[in-house]
Amino acid sequence: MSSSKHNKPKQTGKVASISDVARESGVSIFTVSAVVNNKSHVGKNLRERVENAIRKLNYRPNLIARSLSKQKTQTIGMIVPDIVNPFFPMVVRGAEDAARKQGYNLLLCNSDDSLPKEEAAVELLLSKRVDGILLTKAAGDFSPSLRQMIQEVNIPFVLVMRTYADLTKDAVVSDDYQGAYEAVCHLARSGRSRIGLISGPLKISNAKERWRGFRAALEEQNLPYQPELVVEGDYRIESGFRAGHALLSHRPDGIYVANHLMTIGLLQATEEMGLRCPEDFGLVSFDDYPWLGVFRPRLTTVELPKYQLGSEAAELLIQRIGGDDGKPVLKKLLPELRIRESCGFAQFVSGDHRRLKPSEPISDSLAKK
Amino acid sequence: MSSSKHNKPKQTGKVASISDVARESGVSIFTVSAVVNNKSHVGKNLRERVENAIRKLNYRPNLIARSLSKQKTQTIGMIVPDIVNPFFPMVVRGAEDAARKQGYNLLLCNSDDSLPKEEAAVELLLSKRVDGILLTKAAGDFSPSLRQMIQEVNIPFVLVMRTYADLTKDAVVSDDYQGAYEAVCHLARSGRSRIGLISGPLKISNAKERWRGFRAALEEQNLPYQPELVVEGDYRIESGFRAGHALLSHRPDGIYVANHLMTIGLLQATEEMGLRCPEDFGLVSFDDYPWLGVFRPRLTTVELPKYQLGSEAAELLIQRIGGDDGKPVLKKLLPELRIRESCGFAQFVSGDHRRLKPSEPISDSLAKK
DNA sequence: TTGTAGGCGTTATCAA
DNA sequence: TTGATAACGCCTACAA
Repeated sequence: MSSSKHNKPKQTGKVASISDVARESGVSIFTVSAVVNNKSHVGKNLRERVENAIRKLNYRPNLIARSLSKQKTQTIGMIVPDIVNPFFPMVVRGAEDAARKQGYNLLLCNSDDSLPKEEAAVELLLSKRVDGILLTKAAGDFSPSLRQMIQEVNIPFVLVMRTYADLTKDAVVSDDYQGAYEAVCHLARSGRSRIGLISGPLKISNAKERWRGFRAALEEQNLPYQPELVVEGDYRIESGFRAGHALLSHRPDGIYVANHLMTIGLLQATEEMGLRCPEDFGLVSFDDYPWLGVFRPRLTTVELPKYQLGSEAAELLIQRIGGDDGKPVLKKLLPELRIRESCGFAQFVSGDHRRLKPSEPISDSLAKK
Repeated sequence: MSSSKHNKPKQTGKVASISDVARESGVSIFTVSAVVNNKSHVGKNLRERVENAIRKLNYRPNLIARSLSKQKTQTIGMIVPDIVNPFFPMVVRGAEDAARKQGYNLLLCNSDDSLPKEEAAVELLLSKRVDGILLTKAAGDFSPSLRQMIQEVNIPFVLVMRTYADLTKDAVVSDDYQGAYEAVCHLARSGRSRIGLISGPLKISNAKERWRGFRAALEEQNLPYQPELVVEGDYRIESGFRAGHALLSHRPDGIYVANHLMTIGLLQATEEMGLRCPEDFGLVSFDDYPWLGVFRPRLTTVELPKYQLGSEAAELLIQRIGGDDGKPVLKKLLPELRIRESCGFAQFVSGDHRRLKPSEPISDSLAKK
């Protein structure tokens, strides 16, 4: 059944290569390649012979070789702080789906928000010759070496969730200022006046933006900014816990927490201190998840379009990879306030300085039906 | 400043290759290679020259080329149903850490528990010539083609979380039988006698195991197995919701749910039906997450060692890649019952047919301090 | 210790 | 329409 001439008989145990197929079907490598990539015009006769050989030998093109030859890997690198942070899986999934749709794969790295790990990850991705990188920058500056790497290498980067003023690059982020602003306004409209903030690391752009939104809302609502009611965490549970203890001791009647993990920490602290939400303080969190709708307290929260964040970032990146070198784009996706029960019933105080429009929700709705 | 002889002057805009470095430092490619892989004995003098050139040119080894040459990619493929299912990030992270520690990277794919997507993913990974694959098998059989792929290709596979009787392969799973058994015993010991089950797809090994554990516990506790109290879901929220409606209409006084996502669905149904947990029924869930400790009801649940599942699977896989071809290994990791409040106070019924040992927890503890 | 040359599996450029 | 043949960047016997 096998072919007639064996120049180099196929080694057993090894997977078939293109030349094996060529030999088997008695044509040139070129022809096989043409068939595999269904190029223009290969004689119907030859094509069939080749296809049979492919099936017979169970041939599968070696993408590594192809990458080397084409100088393109069809792979995009993605660096996130930690895939275990429930925020990121959805972002990654969005990116993966968008990438795959265009024939790209994702190589994922975790930086743990550590500069050295981040640099190592970029280094690795560059060595693997990914065609572009999706980066959620770790807190802190670019090290000079990282900065150099990014500038010398001519593959596109797009920043995800976090911008970085210094480096004018493409970025896809959520409108964090707006999100925080709405969160705090909602708190105020529910009658809270001593409003605290558990912030992310102020070195991170979105934490800064959320902090700005917080301040702006306070001002807008004629509420004073009280430094002792603002504490900076690092977006992790433990820091939310510590921040909660610190903050709660000042008895705020409303708290806006800048992400979900820190909210968990805060709730742990709340429990320990014998306090309750929303009875003792109203709470607006950031990020929404399916479980927040079923457990108590039902968190009022600002949802970020996680999936889109990932997919749009990937699309933009691939566009860049494709050669588009228009000027840097900053996409800001809109957040969405989801009102549930963690601010309690309406404690509406009249006075239009709060800028309440009639149609605006003024409190959480406890009853859903 | 540049070197003296230019055989092929380095193209501007292109990244440096090993031959650029060789030219720049006036040595052979071999020497550069030796330096890069810090091989044995390269003259200190030359080594320094080479290292300078590397720095100057910003040289970074091309891992693609290396992979092609060595016929190893140092990459392992991992296929999970959906990274957005909160169960998997931790597993993936465990695998990633273990892999990286040994110089491997992870290429991640989502199968959405769909057979065609799964097959496409395997196909892709094989084409990318990964050195091994970590597979959480999608529900359902191996298609003949997939089966053939796995058998013909001689790279190792290790199954994660789900075994597959037909194919004797390595696998790392949790002891699901045991976990379910403990869950249901706890329910019974809290005084529940009409115990229902919301199961995963019975085509999936771990769902089957959990179902077996459920039955065994019932028997052990002298409780009848009532078919109308068992409903099969697909591990997703929506199915938990539907299952909840179906199950709750039969008024069980205890429910064991086989994963977290379905528990969320169940809780939604509970809400809709105006029921409450643990007042109306005791609940034991599967999988634990940080947020389960802070929201109400505080779920009593069986935690699986997610991180270890991933890391041990990766380690086993890498061992196989390394050439170990001992007989297939099945690692079963122990689950851990975490008692919180979703089964209510003790409703202890005396009678040692329940096999209560004095030291055993007999109910949830409501007060933590 | 250092260099040379062939090979890894594809694609791509020229001829035929 | 097909076929040689040279890259692609690196590793590795085998020589020197």
